[in-house]
Amino acid sequence: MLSNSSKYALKAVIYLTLHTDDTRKMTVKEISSHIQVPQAYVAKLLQDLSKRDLISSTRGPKGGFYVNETNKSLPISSIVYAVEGRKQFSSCLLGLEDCDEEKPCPVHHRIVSSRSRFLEVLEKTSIAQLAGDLKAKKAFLQ
Amino acid sequence: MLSNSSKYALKAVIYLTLHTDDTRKMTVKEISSHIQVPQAYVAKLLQDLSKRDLISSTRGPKGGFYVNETNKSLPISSIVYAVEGRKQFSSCLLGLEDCDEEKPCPVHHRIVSSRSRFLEVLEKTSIAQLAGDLKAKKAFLQ
DNA sequence: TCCGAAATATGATATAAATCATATTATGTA
DNA sequence: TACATAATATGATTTATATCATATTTCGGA
Repeated sequence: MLSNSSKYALKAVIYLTLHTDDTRKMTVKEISSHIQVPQAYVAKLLQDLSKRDLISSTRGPKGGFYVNETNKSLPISSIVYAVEGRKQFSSCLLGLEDCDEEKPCPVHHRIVSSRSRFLEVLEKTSIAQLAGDLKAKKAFLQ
Repeated sequence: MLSNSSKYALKAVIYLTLHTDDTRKMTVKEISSHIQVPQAYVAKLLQDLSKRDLISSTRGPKGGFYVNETNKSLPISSIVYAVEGRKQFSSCLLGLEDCDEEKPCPVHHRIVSSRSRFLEVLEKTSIAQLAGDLKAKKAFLQ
């Protein structure tokens, strides 16, 4: 459903949302140890997210990654799409080039509703909302 | 959502359902040209499906691949699961090992319904049903 | 019974995703 | 200003997926 990279990125960003802000940053080492994802791997992912302004970072001592208020309010789809693109989420389940409502593949109508519900969740749920569930102990990261 | 292999396999099996039965077989060459998938690739996929008795085949002249009545009534999930396994379809969206109703990850409850609807379609729709839509011109393969 | 047509078995290659490693740059602090 | 700490840039390696190639086995028909 999601690539490993997306999963790792989401876990990292959620973790950052719980534990950082403009005044509290966190190093890759800390993050990776807490979410149990290889350090070099999560570093690459976070660097990319930072370059795209989906999270924030500062270099040097006392530096690290963090999320600001703007970052927190982004939908989880922004992370997923940044990491693995959006194509696979909208393309035909059978891979047909011009499958649509008018000329549907045989599975199209059968899965269109569940798929759009899924995408709606990705696009309408913010990182902050997920973090909120964690804070309220309604959900867990491990 | 689905791997290329699954897409190819489904297309091939659907095509076979439309054009073959115990008395009408079809060679890999014919199949691959009709569904525009590389011949050697679809050959490997079909051989595997045949070994698992999800489709049928006979060797030698006048031989080929085909689907019998039992094959046709299989759910599309059987093809997908044979080709790429079922794990990814049931595992946690964030990849958490022990995410479930009691100890959900922060996305679990938000996607559980759309995901199970999706799986329900895979598991309750037969190949024959898809082929039926094609015959009735309610759907198209290209 | 021999030949050719077909799947089967097996493995090689190519491409993409995942993972690891390191030299470079920026910055706070002594 | 020098040093240590952190991200950044870059690329190498590994693993999985996709793709290609071919020798072997099976079997119908001449």
